[in-house]
Amino acid sequence: MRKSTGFAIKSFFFLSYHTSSCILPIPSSSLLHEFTQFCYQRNLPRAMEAMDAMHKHGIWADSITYSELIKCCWARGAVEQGKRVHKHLFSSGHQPKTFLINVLMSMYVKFNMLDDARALFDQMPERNFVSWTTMISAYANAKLNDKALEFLISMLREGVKPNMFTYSSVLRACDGLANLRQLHANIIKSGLDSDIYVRSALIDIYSKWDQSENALRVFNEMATEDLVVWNSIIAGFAQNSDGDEALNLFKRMKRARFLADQATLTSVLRACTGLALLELGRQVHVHVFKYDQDLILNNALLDMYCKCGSLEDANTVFTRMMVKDVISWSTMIAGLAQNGYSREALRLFESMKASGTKPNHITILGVLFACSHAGLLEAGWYYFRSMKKLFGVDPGREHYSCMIDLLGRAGKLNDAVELINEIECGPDAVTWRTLLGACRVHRNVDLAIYAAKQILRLYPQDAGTYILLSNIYANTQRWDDVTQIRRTMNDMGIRKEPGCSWVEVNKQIHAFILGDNSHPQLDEINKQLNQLIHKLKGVGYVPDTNFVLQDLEGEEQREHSLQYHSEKLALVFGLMSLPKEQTIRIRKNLRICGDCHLFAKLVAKMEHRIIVIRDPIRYHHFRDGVCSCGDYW
DNA sequence: AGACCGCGAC
Repeated sequence: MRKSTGFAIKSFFFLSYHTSSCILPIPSSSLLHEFTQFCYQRNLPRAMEAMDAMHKHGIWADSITYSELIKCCWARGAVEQGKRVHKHLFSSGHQPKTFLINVLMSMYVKFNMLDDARALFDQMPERNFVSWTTMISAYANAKLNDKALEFLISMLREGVKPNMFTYSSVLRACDGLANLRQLHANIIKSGLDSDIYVRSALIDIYSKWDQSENALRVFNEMATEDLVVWNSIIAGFAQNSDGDEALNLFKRMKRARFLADQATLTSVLRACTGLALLELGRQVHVHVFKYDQDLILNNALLDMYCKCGSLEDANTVFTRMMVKDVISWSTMIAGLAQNGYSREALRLFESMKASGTKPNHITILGVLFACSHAGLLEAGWYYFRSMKKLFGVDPGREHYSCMIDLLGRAGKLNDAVELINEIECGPDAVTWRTLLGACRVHRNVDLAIYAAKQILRLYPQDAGTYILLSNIYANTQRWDDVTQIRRTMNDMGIRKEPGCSWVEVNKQIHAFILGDNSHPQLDEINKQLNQLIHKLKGVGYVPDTNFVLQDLEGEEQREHSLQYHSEKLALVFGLMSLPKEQTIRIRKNLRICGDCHLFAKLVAKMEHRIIVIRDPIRYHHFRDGVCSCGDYW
């Protein structure tokens, strides 16, 4: 319907030209003049009508005017009109200038019509560096890395010199270190490494390849400082889970009198998230108000509050967000589930569907995790088996691992093993670790040993798994095997990472490391810890020495070694330093041991405190003598 | 023709 109306108007318009030209021929220059005016006024409908009229008269305008029209098409997403301009430009054997074809190509790229852009590129009699760069950046943006690199090589082969635009694009498509080194060398040779876009692209890609040192080197060579280049290096460290360094650089940036923008704040929040720095995160939140409805920044804020264990704050942010996307919902769903609010997570998933946002594979993962956490076996199976049909997401390894966790919790180890055999692309270390966790809780020694061996086959340097395996052997009196593990670890130079816990008090981070006596209040902490243990034993606390490495003789000594676990020190320090109503939040580098878990539960009950301990895998909210993890981890 | 920022199971 709409189409025919448009046609009527168009014909009418043309008719008016036609009739008037019968009486008084309109010189082509006046048609051109009108067309040009409409193009520069960005009046797309009138410009298109004028173009059609010109087409009938076989009149062509100049390239600059057409490029204005094309830009107008892409700014409005007018695909059909754009195609009509394309057709007009090539009609009657006309050959537009290279410049104009480049503009047309960019238009198709903006419309995500890469094949059309490519077809134009292939037909071009002459290609300049813009033509090449347009295609390379299009492929890089579409993550068609091979194509982008292939085009760069052809470009060089044809003797066309890449410029800073080319390199900043192609760097994003670089998917190997060897390629990257080669490119970097070329960039330096051509002197383009001083371009700030190229520099930030270099920092970005080195960071993505986990080459922080090289990223920092490129950063430090910067002569004129630039906010985006600062943002790139801060983001690089924040993403490589080196939050400390990211925050240091942020401080340096502020000293250099740069004002943080959305991108800076997002990365700083990510650093806070990784380090579980709730108070610092809250300070950043104050600066975020300036960018009230910035989606990316709000999502980062949401994640920070979830990962720092403050669901109240996360909820406030979530409610205030006017626009939410799949990431906002997924963050909140996973955050709720991880902090022990599985049913709320599943309810939120229903709201998400009602809101019309399409869940992706990460959303589903959060949903399955929520089911696993709440022990909802049937719901878990339902979502798992119907995810493809309901949401168009094929179950990946990660979804299988979640189901294995769910089955493991329910004690259905055989079903878990069966499910592992079902995984199309085969199990990975996470799969086996999940099974190992289940074996540990349900004390299935043989299966645990099997799972641990699978992990070590994939990661022969994994200290944690050796320790676990050695403990399993020790607990079943297989001393020869214990000795064998020790020897392997020695031979391979594998050391147990010392346990470390961090607690935030008055915006200061206090670190407690096993075997490190540098904390100024350590004597007082130990005194209070002894008193607390004594008090707890009075109400039936029995230290669980199952988790102690077996090189210690005698129960008393083994108990003693438990006492110095870093989370106990951090917890006691939190009790000493924080007001009673304030939650004690601790982050750990290693997974919490059974004894510390029991200890935290009892302390929470006896001292009427809320304690949150985040280990690398799970969140533990202790309140009233129970933990949100349901004692499964 | 261009850069930096947000969600995932153990």
